[in-house]
Amino acid sequence: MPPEPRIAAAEPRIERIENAPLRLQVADMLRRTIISGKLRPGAALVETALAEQMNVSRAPVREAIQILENDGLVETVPYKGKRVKPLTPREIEEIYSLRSAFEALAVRRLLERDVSVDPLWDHCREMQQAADDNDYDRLVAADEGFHRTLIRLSDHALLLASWTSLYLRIHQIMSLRNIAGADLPRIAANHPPIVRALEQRDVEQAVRLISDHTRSLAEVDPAGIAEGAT
Amino acid sequence: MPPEPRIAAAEPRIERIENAPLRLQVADMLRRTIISGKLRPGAALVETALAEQMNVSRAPVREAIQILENDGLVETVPYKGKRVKPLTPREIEEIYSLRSAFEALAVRRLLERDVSVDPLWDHCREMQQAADDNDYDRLVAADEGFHRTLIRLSDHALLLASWTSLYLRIHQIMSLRNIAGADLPRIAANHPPIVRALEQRDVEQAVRLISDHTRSLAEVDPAGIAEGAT
DNA sequence: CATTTGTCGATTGTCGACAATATACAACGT
DNA sequence: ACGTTGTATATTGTCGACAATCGACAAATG
Repeated sequence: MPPEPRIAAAEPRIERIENAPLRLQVADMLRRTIISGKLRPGAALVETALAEQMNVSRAPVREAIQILENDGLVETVPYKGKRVKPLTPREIEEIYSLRSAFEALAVRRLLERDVSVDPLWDHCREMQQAADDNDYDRLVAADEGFHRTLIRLSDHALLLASWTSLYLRIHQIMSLRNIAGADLPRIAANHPPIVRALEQRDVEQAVRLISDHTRSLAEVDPAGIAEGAT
Repeated sequence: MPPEPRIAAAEPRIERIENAPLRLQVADMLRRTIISGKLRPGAALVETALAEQMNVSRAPVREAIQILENDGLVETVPYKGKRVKPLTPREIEEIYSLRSAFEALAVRRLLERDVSVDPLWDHCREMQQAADDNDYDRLVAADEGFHRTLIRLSDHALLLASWTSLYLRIHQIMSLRNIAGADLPRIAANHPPIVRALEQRDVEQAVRLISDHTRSLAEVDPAGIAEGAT
């Protein structure tokens, strides 16, 4: 990290003011709303309405929606409208298969470079505790942390960006699912074997374990995701 | 394909008039300019200037630039400016490695589904002819056709979209490279073995051949891509 | 002379108004 | 009744003007 530019006069730490452009604030808010499932797939996004609700003009709303389009969360039909991208079972399958390929690439790279996978154990412990406490949200967060760290360790900026974008939709899918029957201990138990395979430099085994893990997630509630209006 | 809605009155085929929003026209034009190398990495994109040159207002230019940002061709620094994304050797390596992963996924999927790979032979023939004629552009086009078809056959819309986006940057890289020493016959010769491996359902062999092929492309002119001004 | 403060120019960010387009539905003629 | 044509409305698309921000340089200050 950069060595904090020195300030002559005032030593006491004043909070720095972050002034993000409106489009980013709007995009963040809409993104959160979508991936949390509060805006369901198929829901129409009307610029004027959103602009009024948020007390900004249409321009930043428009740009925010375009950002979400890049995230793959929204689709636009020219002159007709914008809506939260519908999620078909097929699309879900494709998302998970691509994720699997991303993580496989990460594993291969990571083992080629001989970096330590110790950071992954922290996430495993966190998951185990969350499972013990029956805390679904915390387990999900720890799971994401595990996989994100895996990608990070592979030292591939483009891969990390692509994975992050894809994971938004995975987050959305998880929010829309019926999570009643989730087997938390099993999910938590899935991960330590992955780390062990990595420590033994067993590429094929690690890739297979991850692939099985994501596949099992993909199969939960196969098609229980319909579209809804506002 | 849908069965052409019937028109009562006029039988003679009238060309349908396509009216794309300006932002798309502007985006297409800028995209072509960038991937053809006429706008080099690092070049600043000034909205007002572009708007004036193209005789439109800033709004569609702005949106077009945002589209290119999604393509990964442009980057924006809020309140400072937009420029063609610089291409570092590292980024080039990452792009090719991701491409390799995409095509590996396509191969696996394609073989799982037991589809015919015959369409690939057409592209092989085209490449061979282009190599014989020493026609670089035609060879490149045929090469892209080969790989795009490979992805298509895997029947994975999201993968196709991701690959297409990534390939834009590959196109850009190829335009910026010094192509003096390209060995056309070798490039053409690289592909038939891939098809043969696919026909024999040899996943690992096919993946390895493709991986080697893209790696060899990644290594041409390792760092001869600097940034330039307008 | 070094440091801080003010000012300027360039560029992006935001706004409100208007134009273009698509859809649904009513009006009309046959 | 039927198909065609016009019209109304909702929404996005485009525009020109103005505000906010940044970086650099000049000016003031000690």
